[in-house]
Amino acid sequence: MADQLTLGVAARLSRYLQVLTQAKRMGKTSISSQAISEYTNVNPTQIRRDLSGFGKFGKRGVGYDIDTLIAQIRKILRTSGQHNIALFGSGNLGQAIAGSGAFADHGFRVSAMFDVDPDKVGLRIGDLTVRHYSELPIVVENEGIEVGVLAIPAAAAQQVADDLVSSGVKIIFNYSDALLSVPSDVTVHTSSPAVELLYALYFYLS
Amino acid sequence: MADQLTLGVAARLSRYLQVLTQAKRMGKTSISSQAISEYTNVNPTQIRRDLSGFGKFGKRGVGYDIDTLIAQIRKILRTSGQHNIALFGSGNLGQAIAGSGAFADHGFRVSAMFDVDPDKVGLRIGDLTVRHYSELPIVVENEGIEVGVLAIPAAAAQQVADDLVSSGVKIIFNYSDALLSVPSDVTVHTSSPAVELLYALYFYLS
DNA sequence: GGTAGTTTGTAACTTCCTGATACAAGCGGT
DNA sequence: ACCGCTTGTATCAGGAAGTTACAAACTACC
Repeated sequence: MADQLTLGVAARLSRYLQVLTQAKRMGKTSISSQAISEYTNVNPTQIRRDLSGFGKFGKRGVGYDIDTLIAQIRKILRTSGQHNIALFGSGNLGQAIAGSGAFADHGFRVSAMFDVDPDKVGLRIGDLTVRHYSELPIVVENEGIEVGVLAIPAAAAQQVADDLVSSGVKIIFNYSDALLSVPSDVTVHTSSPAVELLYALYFYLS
Repeated sequence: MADQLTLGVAARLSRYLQVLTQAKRMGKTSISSQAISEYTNVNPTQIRRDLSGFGKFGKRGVGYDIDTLIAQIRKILRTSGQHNIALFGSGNLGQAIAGSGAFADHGFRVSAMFDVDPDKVGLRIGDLTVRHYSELPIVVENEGIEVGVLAIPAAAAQQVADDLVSSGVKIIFNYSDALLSVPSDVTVHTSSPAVELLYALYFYLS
């Protein structure tokens, strides 16, 4: 399937989605392009142009209904519905991710959690039981895992990435600071909060 | 001070920095624009153009020395040296952040860690002692805190943001899913891994 | 010492994304 | 009925980024 959206549009729609989800959580039901602009630093006109390309979602004089707009953007991004993710590592970070609503709010379900430490295997975290790493292939198959999230030390990351690729997973979210090598049809997204901070700091110092 | 770099250039330099730091950690000492391109999806010519605007950092036929390039980019971004950050919340996420080298590798020092729970205050995490939240103003003053990192529930986030602003902190890194209101001279960066995943998923599905 | 293969630094050209500006149409409240 | 607000949309200008091309410099190998 050919890309319909450019990188820029998809990136901005994602940011709108973030703000909309937060606003919804704060109890708001409606929001204007002006308000979205303040939280995203995207020009209000640009926001309306991005959205109007796909339909007329707003009400003049009022703004956009948040629930409607969230649903519409998820439809545009073709990411409606549930997506299953597998979480690797049950340390502090793994538990924090499993316990937060961060993923659940956007349609991601943490369907499995793995560790290699025998002391951790069998542990219940929320409503999940930590499974042994060796079960990876069968779980990916049975649970329909689309995304692997790596909350493990850098030294172990490449091995897990390789095994995920072998099992057919095409999207990896990497919280370690390893530089992962994967086939070109696999997407790796590495979280690096410090680099994002440096970016913010640059504009603050300016 | 006027901005010298455009948003795009600063964003790309930050990404190069991320890859360079990872590559360095993997034991590499040198890297080509072609290799950086594979990890950032930025055109090699664009990378060379970005860098050549500030000096001749590479060696023809060889590539870029990683240590040198990291130092140069940090200089361009004017974020060399140490920056002090304060961490709020000593739960799983707070402990994960405090324990990871993610920030330290980029010149950020977690100088203080706060919690409101009396059971947590006094706890030693790594080489930090959890302090009570009421000490916030004095710590910001004494330790020269530039950044506040919020690893706390959404319900508490706005209050902490307000207090940080009152104490003069201008950069807030928000791990909660609260939508924070701050004065226009304060930068809020909210982490939302799920939205980044949706973005990645869109391009995978295409 | 010479030669082939890399890779940087840089120029020229083209495409198209983004910001700026403007305004009619529609909605809500007074 | 009127006024204010906000969307949806058009137009225009500026500039950012991709593409292509190539000389210069470095390494390694013969």
